[in-house]
Amino acid sequence: MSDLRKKIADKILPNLKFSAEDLEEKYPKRKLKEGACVTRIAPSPTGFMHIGNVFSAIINDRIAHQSDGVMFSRIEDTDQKRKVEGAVDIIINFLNEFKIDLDEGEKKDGVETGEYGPYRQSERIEIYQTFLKFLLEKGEAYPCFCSIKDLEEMSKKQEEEKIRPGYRGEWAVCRNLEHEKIWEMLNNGKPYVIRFKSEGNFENKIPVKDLVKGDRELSENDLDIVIQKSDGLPTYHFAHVIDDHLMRTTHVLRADEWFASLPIHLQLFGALGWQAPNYGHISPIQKMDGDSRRKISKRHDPEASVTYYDEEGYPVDAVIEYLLNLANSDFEDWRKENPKLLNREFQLKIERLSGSGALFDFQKLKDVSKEIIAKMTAKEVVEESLKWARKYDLGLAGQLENDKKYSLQIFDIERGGDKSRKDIAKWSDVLYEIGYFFDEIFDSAELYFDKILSGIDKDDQKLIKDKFLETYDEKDSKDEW
RNA sequence: GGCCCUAUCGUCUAACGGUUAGGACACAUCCUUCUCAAGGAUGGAAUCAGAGUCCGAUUCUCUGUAGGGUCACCA
Repeated sequence: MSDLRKKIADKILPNLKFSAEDLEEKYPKRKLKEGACVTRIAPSPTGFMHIGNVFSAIINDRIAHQSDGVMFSRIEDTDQKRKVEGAVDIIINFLNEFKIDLDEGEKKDGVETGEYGPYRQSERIEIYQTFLKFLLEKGEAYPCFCSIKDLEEMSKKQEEEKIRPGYRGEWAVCRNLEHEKIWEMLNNGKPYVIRFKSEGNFENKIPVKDLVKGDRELSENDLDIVIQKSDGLPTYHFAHVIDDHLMRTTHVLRADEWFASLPIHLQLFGALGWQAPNYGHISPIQKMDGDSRRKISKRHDPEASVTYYDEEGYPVDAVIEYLLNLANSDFEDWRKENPKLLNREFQLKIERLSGSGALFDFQKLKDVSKEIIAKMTAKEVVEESLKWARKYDLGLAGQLENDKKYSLQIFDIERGGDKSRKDIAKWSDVLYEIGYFFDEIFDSAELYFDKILSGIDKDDQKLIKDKFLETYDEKDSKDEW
């Protein structure tokens, strides 16, 4: 009987290069000082960087480095359908732009640093297979030949009978297949996935420790979850457990949506005989939608994408400091006391993260941004706004470049000291704020009326404009004016 | 629907079981002012509801309500 089980495991995964022991040895426990945290960010290359990814990256970065630990990135590219060409570069660029201090992982041009790689899941298949075979041999995993259609029918039936849905217990038809039957189907080339054989009982509560939420209880997992898909790639759950074990992650700080699957992960760590890392689940950033709030979503909200902040021209540090403040609200007090320190010096505390999702507040972002820009020198402001304008507003860029000395003087007005002017929150404001210094822009700038008289309807705007022009004389002295 | 999480000014939040419930943003008023800003001063503004424990509850317990998350061969 168990001979056949071994034969099946060999059939499914022949010729493996390593044993589990090899891998344990290849990726030894890290030699770090007591209390050092190893954290990671694990983005999927979908071509889209969510502001929540940046939030999470900043938190992971700070927690690792303020404890003299290590932070790495791992590309989670096991979903072939969502994979987008060039997406890894997009991720790397944004991590760089937001000054995320990566010690290990993929850097520019596909080059990796670090001893715990490869750092792309698609290149770690053999590692996953090693442990998959281990579970298969132990009888804690099994091939499942159910088709998508079979599964749909099952959940439909479960719904009709008002039973908690899922591939579980007696519903898990493949879990008790005769070995002979499995052998036969395998030889017939029938497609299959590998499932984990769960011994969990949903009625049992297990205590979980969450660095953000505190001590909580969750139900044991009783679902036979898929750990390897029919394309041979692992699912998130399986890859996470193996990767974070072998990469010796000590603190998994990830999005809140994973909290519910914690029992699955704990169960897998147990089955593999490993100690689970510490977990902390970060609540999503939300926004107001009508009179209810919801997670900022990439489909509906432009501000979900990090590119939005670049387009609008928010300085990177403004976004970072805003997010830091969202993470730990005492950041702003610290900032007030330490106006000159780098925000990296701030000691972030995971337990001070909010347990519920925070609403993204643009007003506050703008304020943070104004403070940051007010602290810049005129030279920096010219450079930064020019950098933005070259990308998004060539007309403005031309004017700024035309007479750099003049530009410098404009931005030098009332700049510096405690009462430095705070009129610019983002580089796209520059046009409105200083456009009138440039005749070419000003003359053609109908947009000023829209801006200054916003909230007033078009007809009234015209009326005000006409009345003004009636009495306006360019030659008036300032007193007459 | 099951399970889980969360609940303090409009927003982000602070408060060993004992505070006139604090701060920041936003808002309002006033001052300053050749414009726009900036700055200064002042102000309004909150413990979801109901029970219980306690001398005392924003804090602990229960119930309700509301919002969020999750229930894939996606991560």
